[in-house]
Amino acid sequence: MESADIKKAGLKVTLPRIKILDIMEKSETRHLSAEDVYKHLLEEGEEVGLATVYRVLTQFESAGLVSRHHFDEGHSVFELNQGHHHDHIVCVKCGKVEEFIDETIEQRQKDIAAKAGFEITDHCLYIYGVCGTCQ
Amino acid sequence: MESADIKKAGLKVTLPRIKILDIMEKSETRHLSAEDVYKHLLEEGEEVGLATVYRVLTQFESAGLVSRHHFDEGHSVFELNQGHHHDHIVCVKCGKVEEFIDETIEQRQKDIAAKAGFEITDHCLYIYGVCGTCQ
DNA sequence: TATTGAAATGAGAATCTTTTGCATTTGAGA
DNA sequence: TCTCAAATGCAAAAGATTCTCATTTCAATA
Ligand SMILES: [Mn+2]
Ligand SMILES: [Mn+2]
Ligand SMILES: [Zn+2]
Ligand SMILES: [Zn+2]
Repeated sequence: MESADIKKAGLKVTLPRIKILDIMEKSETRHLSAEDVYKHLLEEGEEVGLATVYRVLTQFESAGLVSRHHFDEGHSVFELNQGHHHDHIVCVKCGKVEEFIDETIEQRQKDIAAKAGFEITDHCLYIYGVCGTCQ
Repeated sequence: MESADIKKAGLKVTLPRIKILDIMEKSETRHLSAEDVYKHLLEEGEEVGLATVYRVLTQFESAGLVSRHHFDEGHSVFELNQGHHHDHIVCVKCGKVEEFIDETIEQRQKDIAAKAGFEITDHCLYIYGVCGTCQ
């Protein structure tokens, strides 16, 4: 149940937050922009302002409920966290996104950061290409 | 000489293009936003419009003269190409950027794309962290 | 060197995404 | 049920980038 996740995140359980989480859970597309979420809300006849969508998504991100990505489009996309980190390969033609994780790459990144004297906080790897369907 | 690069890129050699390339060549910072370039131009008393800076940087990018990056700030940064690809590690405190290349990671990416049936067009890996100075 | 026209530019308006201010509403505890 | 801080909706604002269009400039040609 959604409200449990919201409460667990230390956020007040409000209608807009429940609805937004609900939209993301039942979306066929895992990676949604704020505008996408807003449109889905409108389609379902929900009265939630776009500003609230942005605010809530940002709060969900801080709470670790969602992740934010920048797929070289002009806007952020959000996805529900599943507990495990992963990276993305994006089709530049149709926008399809596939997810992957490669432990070798993860380890090399740690080595590189250590060598550079950095304490890693985060990282992202985006591979862009043309998917099988679009070739 | 700069104008040679511009001509080689198939672009008309104009004063704004020469000046912008010149700014980027002599900048102590390799990674500059359009606004940064524009400010440097103003400092040197050059009369180039911000719209032109954006247009020219985009053209330089298409021509392969510069690369564009998105370091999780709200704007693009540009750098002069040096012929070889590299990735970036960025300090989230002071903004310092270090460059690296890791052939193992490069190869794994190719393998991942092949397995997913994608033809790679590009990729970027950003590691975010706190640099030695900022810790 | 002067002429000429297409390409490039500057200034500001427009667009797009995201954030903010503020009056009003709402959820959670008393 | 009462209370009030937190949350929301709406509109305005902000920040980055693009577009429009009148004017200027490069580069080819006479
Ligand atoms: Mn994902
Ligand atoms: Mn670089
Ligand atoms: Zn595709
Ligand atoms: Zn630093």
